[in-house]
Amino acid sequence: MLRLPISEVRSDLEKKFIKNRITILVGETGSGKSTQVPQFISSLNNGKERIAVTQPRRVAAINLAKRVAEETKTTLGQDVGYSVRFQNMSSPKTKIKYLTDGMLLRELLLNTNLDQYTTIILDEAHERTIVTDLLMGFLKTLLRKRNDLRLIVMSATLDADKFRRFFDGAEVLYVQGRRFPVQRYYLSKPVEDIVDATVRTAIQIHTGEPMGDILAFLAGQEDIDKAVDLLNDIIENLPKGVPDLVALPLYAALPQQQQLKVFEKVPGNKRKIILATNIAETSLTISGVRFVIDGGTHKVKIWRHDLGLDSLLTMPISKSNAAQRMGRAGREAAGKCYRLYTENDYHGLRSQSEPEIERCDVAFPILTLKLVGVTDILGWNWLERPSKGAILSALTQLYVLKALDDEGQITGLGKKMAVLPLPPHLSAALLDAHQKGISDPVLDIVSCLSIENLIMNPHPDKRDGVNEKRLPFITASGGMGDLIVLRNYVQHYRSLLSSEDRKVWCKELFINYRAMSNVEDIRKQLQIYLKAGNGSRQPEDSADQFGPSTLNEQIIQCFLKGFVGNTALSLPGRTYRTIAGGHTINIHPSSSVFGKKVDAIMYTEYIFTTKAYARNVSPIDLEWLQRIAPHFLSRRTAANDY
DNA sequence: GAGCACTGC
Repeated sequence: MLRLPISEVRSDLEKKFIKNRITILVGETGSGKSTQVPQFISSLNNGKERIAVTQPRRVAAINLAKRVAEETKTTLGQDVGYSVRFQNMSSPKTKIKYLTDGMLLRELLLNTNLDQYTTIILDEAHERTIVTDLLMGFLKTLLRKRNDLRLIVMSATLDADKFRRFFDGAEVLYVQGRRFPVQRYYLSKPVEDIVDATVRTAIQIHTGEPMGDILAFLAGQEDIDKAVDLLNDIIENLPKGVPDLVALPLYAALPQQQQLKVFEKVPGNKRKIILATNIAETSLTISGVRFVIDGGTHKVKIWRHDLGLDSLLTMPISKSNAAQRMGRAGREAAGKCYRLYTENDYHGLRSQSEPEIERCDVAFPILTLKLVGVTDILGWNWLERPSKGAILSALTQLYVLKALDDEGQITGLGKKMAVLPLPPHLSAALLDAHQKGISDPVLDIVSCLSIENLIMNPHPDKRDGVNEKRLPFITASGGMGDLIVLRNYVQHYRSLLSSEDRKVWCKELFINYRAMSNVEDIRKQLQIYLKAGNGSRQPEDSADQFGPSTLNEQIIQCFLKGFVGNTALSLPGRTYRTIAGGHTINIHPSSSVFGKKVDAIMYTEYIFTTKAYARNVSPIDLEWLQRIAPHFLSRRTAANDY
């Protein structure tokens, strides 16, 4: 296998590109493939090429477009541009367009031939996001239909063979990365307490190694906060003559302001140690890091389709994760990587992490396939086919939501659901609300549910104060549950007119201000899609239909249309029993319904961490359930008789 | 009486 720098690969790539319809390019980080390859292709064919380059993340798409526009000395948005959700910096004349993979999928749904492009480049294919996997399947078919279309799949080293086999033996090119050497160290025997081992290794580096920042990977917030506290105790008592050390946490749920601290230079003769989740593995790059401590684990969300349950578990990383983490020490100079596991354990790791499509709910991918007319779901071009059980469970969910009919064909409602940028359950709730003329409040709630880390967990010291500030909004919900509380937050936020007032209020309630402004963007977009797909409805036609129900009750009933499967009945004590599976479930203590006794609940999330928890909980009337989903209740009752 | 990784339309 010959590896050359990108400039030397150029003529070879161009030859292969002209000769073959599909090329696979394997390049390590720092090879420049993401910026150079599109420019090489663009220079061919008298500049007539129209190139789409996909990225799994928004920032990457935007930054790459900016860099290539600079390199080609063109104005961003003209020859070189980008397109991500809420931001389009491209024109019909754009020759090189960087977009998120989700954006290309959306374009594909509107124009299944992708006629606007002559070349598609799928970058970071090794990350195996659900959307990249789907695109590969669609493109394999499209290449047979459009013989003027070309595809380049770009990936990191380890799994090129998988892509080569999928694309019937396409040729593979290798590009050398530009990286500094990183010295690896393993433990001689395994440790029990990973937090303690991380702290000890950090201090050892700090007292024994030249300057340069340290990046330590731990699985989650809890371990990270613990490590930061331990380090702070030690730092206070550092002997004289040892330079100062600053410990900083980094995870996605941390307020933006605190996240930004890891990028700031610390004044004086100080060393930074950043304790991070896998957010620092691919999403964020911190300069100045010379030392990496790899705890060897990460948290993985796994969907149990047999239980309808997500579990979030700490698992060993893969070799590919370990390589990526190690590489973070060698971006600017030679570095060192301390793996807090034995060399033997390393050899026991799997080479790649399980692709997303194998461990997530596939209701959304399958609805997408149905929308473009795929009838044989099991026999489709899956790069990795989900298990039959997972597919069957997704089909059942879609049937219960009335997105599919008895024959498994997509319904009119299913088509509307598939084009909304929401998971199918939320689409179902929103479309029901629209039909009833009460989309406004449901839009508020659905938008909140589409955003991660909106309502944050305050540090235990500040918890009581924050809860006190939140209390009026919970009281105002009249015991109707968390969805109504969310709406109360949005309404209050919107009633504040200046952004300064909004910021202050968010800070008091420990609500993420940036996420909240995102909620407003999403709401606007959903409203546009709703009107385009369904015509506008007037609220007044809802009055008769609902008789004496209050608006809040009507809102919950809309959600029940999407979440009939997420309901549970009261058991003695604090627990509930799920109607669908008969499993024991607890209300999460962060819920406004926690500690209250109600007959039945509906929840939008069912997740196992230390216990099985229901999150975003609303009390429901059993009568609503009987009216909305009699078939669901009777089917379950019958099944429970066996 | 918890405390949850990361993305994306």
